[in-house]
Amino acid sequence: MDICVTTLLRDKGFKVTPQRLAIYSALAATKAHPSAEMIYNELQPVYPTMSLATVYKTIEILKELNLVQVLNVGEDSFRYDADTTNHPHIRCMGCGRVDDLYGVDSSEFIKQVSSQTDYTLQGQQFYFYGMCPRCQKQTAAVS
Amino acid sequence: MDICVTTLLRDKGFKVTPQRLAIYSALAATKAHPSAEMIYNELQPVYPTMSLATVYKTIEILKELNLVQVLNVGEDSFRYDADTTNHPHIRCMGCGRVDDLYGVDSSEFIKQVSSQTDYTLQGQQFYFYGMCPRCQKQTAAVS
DNA sequence: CTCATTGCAAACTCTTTGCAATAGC
DNA sequence: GCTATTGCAAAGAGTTTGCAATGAG
Repeated sequence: MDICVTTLLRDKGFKVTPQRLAIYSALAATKAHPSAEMIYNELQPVYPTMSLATVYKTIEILKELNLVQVLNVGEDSFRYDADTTNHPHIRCMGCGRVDDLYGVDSSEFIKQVSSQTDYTLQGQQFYFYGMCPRCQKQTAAVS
Repeated sequence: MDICVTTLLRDKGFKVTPQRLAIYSALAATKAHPSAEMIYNELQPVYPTMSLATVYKTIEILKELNLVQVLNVGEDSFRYDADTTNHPHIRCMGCGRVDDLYGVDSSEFIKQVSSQTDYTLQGQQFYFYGMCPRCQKQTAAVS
């Protein structure tokens, strides 16, 4: 997988640096959809001198290479996902965690929209909001 | 409609001010899904002394009264919609305009997600991205 | 008359940019 | 060695907050 990133970077004329590999690896290894700061904090122990700016600059390149997609779940900051397939996301209103939603077929819905609008469709993002199992329990316990 | 806002504000113990009415009216009168700054600019001629801070504070209250919903179309700023029914939105990648998508039935899709996830669903936002008719023509003309 | 609200400015958060030092190739 | 990249600090954008003056009830 890192080989792949290395090749992709080189092919596009980008240099391969340990920072870039680390940032992509961190993203590819998690399902938590971290923000730039979360990635920065996670890499802090291993790369103590790395700056937030480098995280942002690298994400910019990864976007260009189609290695990450950007999520806008309604927070102040963006979140990033190394899984670039088109799948819906759900955010817990209690703890703020963001999960993937697999196993849902949106093609019928997209087809409907496509036939309804005079836009030419290029992509879509589906966000759901609710309570994750853990927060449901906590809420129940309080009341 | 303004009567309604007036009543709603009073009922919740908020004072009714010309600024608040103007901001809500501006939102209710447009389908452009303006950002706070767009609202501010639009009201500038009529309320030259009104500040951006007032726009933000008022939107906060309107959210509380369920008179507006917040959109996150992937820009740096939030956009607001006085139509609080649950409908998808589409953003033009060319000019940045945001339109409503009516006449699509998402209930089947939502039901699918609901049965697939162990979250309790509270809401959702569907964003589509593409090219509006006007931008399609311009792109065609250029190439 | 009282207290919420306004409008200004300053603060804050997230992200981007400029630039000298550094490190890929 | 050349040039892209890093890391720092400073700048920018969007939003929020503090506070004295104002205005709604």
